[in-house]
Amino acid sequence: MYISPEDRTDALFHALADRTRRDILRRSLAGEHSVTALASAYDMSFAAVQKHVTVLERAGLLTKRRQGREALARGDVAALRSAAALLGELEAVWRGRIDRIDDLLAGEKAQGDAPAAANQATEE
Amino acid sequence: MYISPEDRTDALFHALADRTRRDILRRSLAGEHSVTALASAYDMSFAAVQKHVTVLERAGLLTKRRQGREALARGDVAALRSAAALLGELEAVWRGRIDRIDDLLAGEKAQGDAPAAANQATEE
DNA sequence: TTGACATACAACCTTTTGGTTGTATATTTA
DNA sequence: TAAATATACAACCAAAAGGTTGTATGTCAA
Repeated sequence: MYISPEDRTDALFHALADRTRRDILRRSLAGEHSVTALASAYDMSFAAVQKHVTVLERAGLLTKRRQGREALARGDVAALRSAAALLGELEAVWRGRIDRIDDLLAGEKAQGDAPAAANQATEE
Repeated sequence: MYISPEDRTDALFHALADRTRRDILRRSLAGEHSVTALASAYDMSFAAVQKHVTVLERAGLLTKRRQGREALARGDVAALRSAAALLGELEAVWRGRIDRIDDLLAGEKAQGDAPAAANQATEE
């Protein structure tokens, strides 16, 4: 089934919003690890770690590969970069450099919002 | 009271993991808006929007300034950049360029984790 | 000095999250 | 083949999230 960009962004940042998951992601970015190997590093059940891996997987931050009886997880740097790109878009809004600002500003219902672009391009 | 770096990271990404909050942040990065002005843009109660603003505020992503009876919210680009920096650290782990990798890899309990650094620096 | 406006916040409700244990199934290995 | 290993997943639970309404309080305008 289809997943909207907003849904994927929700999933991305949600996946990153937990320290255990960030740590799992770090390890998986450094190299492949089986779920059991990952689980051994944390003070929680295997099933709990498995769920964290699933959350990361559904956010696209890691992929699993079957090898025999174990599932090897590896981080996907592309997803990481797309998260960074999203932050970059927000910073671009701050800079006021965006001209498709109306698209980004939830084009739907922009009622009663006069004030905009009150930033001067300080620093950098 | 003190808030650990991990707690702040949790708060940062958690704040970013909701589309309404991302939209509020976008508007606040583009310019100052009163909470009421922000609330008028969404199909939910004022109180709900107010809560979202509080979440963003506690994550450091925006600040509020009192002017008369209204509270003007403005996005803080520094927090946005610190989020980007965190993603950058993760990407650095992927690149294998990090030498303080042992610090980043949750130095505490690293039991039974042999495999690491299985990535070749592809692309770029 | 009353209203109207803008905010703050408590109390409450439902859904999601993050954890648990238990069970099932596939793959090794003895 | 039997036991051990690795994973998957269901069922359950407490706490947190995201929403609601209601109430209190400060500020502005008649």
